[in-house]
Amino acid sequence: MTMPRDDENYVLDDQVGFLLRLAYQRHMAIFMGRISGGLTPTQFSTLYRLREAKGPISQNALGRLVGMDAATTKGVVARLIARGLIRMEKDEEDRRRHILSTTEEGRRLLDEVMPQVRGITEATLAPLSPIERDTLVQLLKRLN
Amino acid sequence: MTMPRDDENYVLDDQVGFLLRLAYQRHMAIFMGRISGGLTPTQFSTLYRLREAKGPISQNALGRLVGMDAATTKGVVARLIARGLIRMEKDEEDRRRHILSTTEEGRRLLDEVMPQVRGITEATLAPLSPIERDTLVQLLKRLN
DNA sequence: TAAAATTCATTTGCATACATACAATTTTTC
DNA sequence: GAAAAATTGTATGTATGCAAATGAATTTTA
Repeated sequence: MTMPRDDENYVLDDQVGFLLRLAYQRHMAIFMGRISGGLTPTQFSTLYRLREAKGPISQNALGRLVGMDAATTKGVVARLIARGLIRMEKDEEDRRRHILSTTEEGRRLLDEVMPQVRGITEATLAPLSPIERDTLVQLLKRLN
Repeated sequence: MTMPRDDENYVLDDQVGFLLRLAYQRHMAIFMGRISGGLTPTQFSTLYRLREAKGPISQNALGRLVGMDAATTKGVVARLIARGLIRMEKDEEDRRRHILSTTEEGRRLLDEVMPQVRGITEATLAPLSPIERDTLVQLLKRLN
């Protein structure tokens, strides 16, 4: 007599985690194929949020708005600075902080890229009907 | 007269790509917090698929079953071998191939981990009702 | 005010994930 | 049967992501 394995009813292809990974991979492929300027999804989100913030904002605070931890944020910010899309200054009020802002070049790229980004969302959701798209977005928001 | 920016109606928090990234991050955090043996989601999927395959299977073929490209698969397989969870032999039929199989240790860990993995899916979907969970899974499957 | 806790940023190490290029080997095609 | 095409695995470089440790500066608390 051997114990039956605990695999009954377990179908990997039906697991949210597995599906989320594949869905995000597909979205990334669509994103990188349609965006100009070589922005990654994370870099776009970071740049967008920074312009959206309008006022001065620290590196870590910006990272939180995008859902990145401090270590990840550091790398993303460094690459955006290296491309001349954002700028960093020291905060004299709080000398731990690095204040970030978009550059003219960064805002120009953002303007150029917005229509593409809309198309990317469209393409990602293409397999679904309008109602289904809305349902998926609402459910994903509830998940976070 | 300046051109109005193309930001009307664009809300980053409503974009599938952004939400998919956050949802998968949350899932990974839940996964790593509940799994024993330090398996990552990808490593678990790979190990699970390999046992599921039963017959001999090449490295690249296994990677495709899990949704990884060849380069990623190489790293995942190397780490699973290093932990003694899977084994690699040369295929004499096709000398390009590396045939993979699970070890006793790998199957033992898989058995140990299955109940935890069920709990992880539960925890990830916790904010949703049973019907909503099913809807989300179905929509994600359609997206791939 | 001094000590403790918190916050901000950095660094290191590890683990996906993709693009690209490459060598070795099979398979297909002519 | 030889050339062309495809497949398998490897290597390198880039980009998220997290954990954990560190140092510097600020805020809270005793």
